[in-house]
Amino acid sequence: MQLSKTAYVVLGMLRLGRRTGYEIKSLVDVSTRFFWAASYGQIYPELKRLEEAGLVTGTDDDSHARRRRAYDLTEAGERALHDWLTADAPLSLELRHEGALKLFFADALDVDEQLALVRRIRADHQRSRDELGALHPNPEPAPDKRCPRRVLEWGIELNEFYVDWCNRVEREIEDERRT
Amino acid sequence: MQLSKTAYVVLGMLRLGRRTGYEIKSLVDVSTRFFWAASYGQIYPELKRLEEAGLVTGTDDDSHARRRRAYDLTEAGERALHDWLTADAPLSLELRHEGALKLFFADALDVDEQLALVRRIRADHQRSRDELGALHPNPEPAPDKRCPRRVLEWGIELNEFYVDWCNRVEREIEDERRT
DNA sequence: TATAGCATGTAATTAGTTACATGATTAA
DNA sequence: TTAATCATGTAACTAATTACATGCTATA
Repeated sequence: MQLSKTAYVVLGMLRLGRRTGYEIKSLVDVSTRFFWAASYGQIYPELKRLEEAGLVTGTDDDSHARRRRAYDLTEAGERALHDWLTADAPLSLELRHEGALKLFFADALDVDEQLALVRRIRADHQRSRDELGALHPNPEPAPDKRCPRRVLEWGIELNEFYVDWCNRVEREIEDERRT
Repeated sequence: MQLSKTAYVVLGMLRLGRRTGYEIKSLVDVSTRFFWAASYGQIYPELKRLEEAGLVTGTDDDSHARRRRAYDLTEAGERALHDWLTADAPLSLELRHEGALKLFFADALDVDEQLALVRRIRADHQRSRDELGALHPNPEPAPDKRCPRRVLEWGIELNEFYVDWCNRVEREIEDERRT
């Protein structure tokens, strides 16, 4: 039985402690979303599947006022997570960047339109960068909890790279006009 | 009638000249694939739809030995492409980076496993970088054909950023061991 | 003569989003 | 009392991949 990548998002989030589907989704939205998004339509059915497979256990949790079903990682689940993390299968990588796509075809545009496009792309990445920056935790995390922050910093720097690249392209296009 | 993003890949490729579905796919595989992939299962049905919508015209081409159906962009198609390129709808952006996802959960790994992971991610991006580098055209393209090359350079630098980032993380993890 | 490349297409499957439906609790 | 947040789920839809089926032509 092979799991989807999104199943590992669920397992990974549960490794941090008991969580409801709702909590997992909230966590995803402020962390992995930038390199691995997931919707309720994936998370709830996935929790059901993982429970059937014995990788998580659900408990009807009455300690809270609202009805909720919280999940824990089982030992088999922990093993499955670790196996995936250390597997040597090729790492999937997919990007769908509409801005880059438009820029690719931008020879169909005049210089002003090209400039408008590259500025829009830059603004988007600037916004992403700021969003991620706002999530950055001030207190240095414990040594055994450094990884999420590390990847957050990657996201910040990645968007800074994009912004920087847009700046350079903007200048290039402006120079072209004078040619 | 609103078109999918992949429809614009087809329109954009046809703007460069008459092409068959097979040729479009070949072009995609050496260019947009890195930020917008497309398979035969998308391209052939998309060509049919675009023809019905009057944005492209297909011609049974007998100038070649093999049977083939080549497509041209119509004026309506050219307009649709231009409208999309200059539209102010939000630019979609999606990334699914399994390496980053694993790194996010890598607190579950010991130091050696973490190092192995970050090295695999780096190797993948190094390979991507080299692949893209091999595609880089030596001769300076004509002024009205600069955009594809510009985006190719973006892909190269993006992968160089990833490699560089992996190097820094590798050093960080190595430093941690001595702590 | 066999293999690589040209060429077209579909069916089945998987993945994922969006919209909808429901309802409780808490804080303003 | 009302809006925000917590909470769970499903149905319909869209997008995209993969595998399969077919068959021709050029070249080694």
